[in-house]
Amino acid sequence: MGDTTWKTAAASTDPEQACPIAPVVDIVFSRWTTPILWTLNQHGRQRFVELQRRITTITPKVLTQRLRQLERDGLIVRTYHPEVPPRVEYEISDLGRSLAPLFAHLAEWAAVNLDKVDRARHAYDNASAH
Amino acid sequence: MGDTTWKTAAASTDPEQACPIAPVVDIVFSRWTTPILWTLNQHGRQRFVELQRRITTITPKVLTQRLRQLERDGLIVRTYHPEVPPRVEYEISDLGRSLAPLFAHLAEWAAVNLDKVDRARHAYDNASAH
DNA sequence: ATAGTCACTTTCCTCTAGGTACCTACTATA
DNA sequence: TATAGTAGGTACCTAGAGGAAAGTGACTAT
Repeated sequence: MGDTTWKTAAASTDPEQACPIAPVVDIVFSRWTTPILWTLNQHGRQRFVELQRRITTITPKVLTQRLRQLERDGLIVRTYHPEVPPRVEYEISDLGRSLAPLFAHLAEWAAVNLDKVDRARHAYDNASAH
Repeated sequence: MGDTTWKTAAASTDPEQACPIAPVVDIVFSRWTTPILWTLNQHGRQRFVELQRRITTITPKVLTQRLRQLERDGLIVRTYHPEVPPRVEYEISDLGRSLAPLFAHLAEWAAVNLDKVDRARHAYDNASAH
């Protein structure tokens, strides 16, 4: 009767209904945003080509797209120098830097547990093979 | 799921060249895996329909797919009871539970910084409108 | 005159996660 | 008789992320 444990929230598009971290996942964790944020945090201010050289498999189109998105979300800062050849520098913002401990936490989890996931996969595959 | 795309998924493409946490992102953070893990960690052992009711917008097909993937990765445990309406229970594994502090960390970041992202977006949109 | 640099942009294409809708076997209940 | 509940499976389709390759503009070095 007196319980209020249901969801009265707006019925927009929401996998986050039940999960408060879903929006963060959307903003920070995708195939390319995470590596970009990581290298920017690790190696400081960098130019477009430097990012391209470090994240070897990204294409220029996608790199531009992700950088724009991260800039719009306030996680990185873009500085354009109207020189000849043009020079653009990207650096992590204060907001972006606030993710650093989180990333460290994640890296630690990866170091400890990634092989467990691998073993679980092999066990599952072997079990379902028979 | 009838495909075999997951068998050789080990050394395909690698954005993780420069980023040690990319594999974790791939395993844990997607549109549906995160909410599933979250509610399983929050509300304990649950049946298929309970999960469906909590994560209101997920379809049964996708729920099955993500649950299978999480089971294969060793993050959740599936228990099948061959009764007469069939009963299946899902619970988080020890490996999955080891993500809990990380999720808490993420939730805290979200609570503090999500509105900053929102403001950054509005600022960006207003600036580029002119 | 040609080639190269930089930071993209554009066009076209593929691939896959996810969505829609319907189906299964079995039984308890109305 | 007919409906509902359970845990999915199957077939088909769409949207969006991402990949490949070429082009652009303004200049410089050879």
